[in-house]
Amino acid sequence: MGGDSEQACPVSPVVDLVFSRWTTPILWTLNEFGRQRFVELQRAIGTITPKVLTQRLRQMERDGLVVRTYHPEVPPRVEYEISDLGRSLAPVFAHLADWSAQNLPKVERARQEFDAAGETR
Amino acid sequence: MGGDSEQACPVSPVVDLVFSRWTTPILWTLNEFGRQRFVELQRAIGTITPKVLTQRLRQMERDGLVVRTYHPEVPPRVEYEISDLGRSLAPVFAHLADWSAQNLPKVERARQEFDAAGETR
DNA sequence: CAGTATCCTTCAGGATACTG
DNA sequence: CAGTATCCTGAAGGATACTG
Repeated sequence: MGGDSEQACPVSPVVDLVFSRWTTPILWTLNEFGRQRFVELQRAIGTITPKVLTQRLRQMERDGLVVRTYHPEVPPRVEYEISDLGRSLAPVFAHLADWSAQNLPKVERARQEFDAAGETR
Repeated sequence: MGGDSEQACPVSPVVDLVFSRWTTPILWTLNEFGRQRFVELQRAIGTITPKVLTQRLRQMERDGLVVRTYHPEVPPRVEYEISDLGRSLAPVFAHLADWSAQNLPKVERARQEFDAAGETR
């Protein structure tokens, strides 16, 4: 990550930060459904294992995108919420969702044409 | 890719498409500097090997993001350029670059604080 | 509940060499 | 020049089991 190549491209750093595996669904879930406990989050995401979820959450906490709150009770309760910094990504996500809605069908068509052209060989 | 989890998150599909490794610098280079030959592109990116560059370009051509033009000459000449669909991502990229400029410093500070807090244990 | 601790697999991506 | 063909490695991520 962060090779010389991406130095020139101003988008690459934020890609490493925000669009690495699992960060998008985690951020989106926290933004959409608010504060979540660990297990709630795990169930919301659906297929992520506790180990990997912990890794991502730690990284995102370190990056200041999520806030972890530990309640020393029995049984223990931990809550994760999106930070202001994380929330500042919401317009970016909305922009991407817009692009998606308008252009993903075009991508699908392009793929079909490409594959069809390949058949002819 | 494209597990059940990301189904709920409307951003995930476009992430797989646009923000997988190397696609960002490639798109950015083509958008910024216009039509490029294979070797020019390789040099512009800096560290990518021909094999991987070919893989990414094929994928992006299939997805309709770049256009490949083959000139049957000796020696052969191939040019890549960004498509209209690819160009439609420019505002998204600009948006990300803006976010980056405003918020990456905050991320850096968050990391330092997090690491400093860890030292205290 | 909220994680850790291990073990294991896979596969994207790099190194290198070769071709039409 | 514009790729292909192989070989290979590392590191992310999954499966599983265990703990305070």
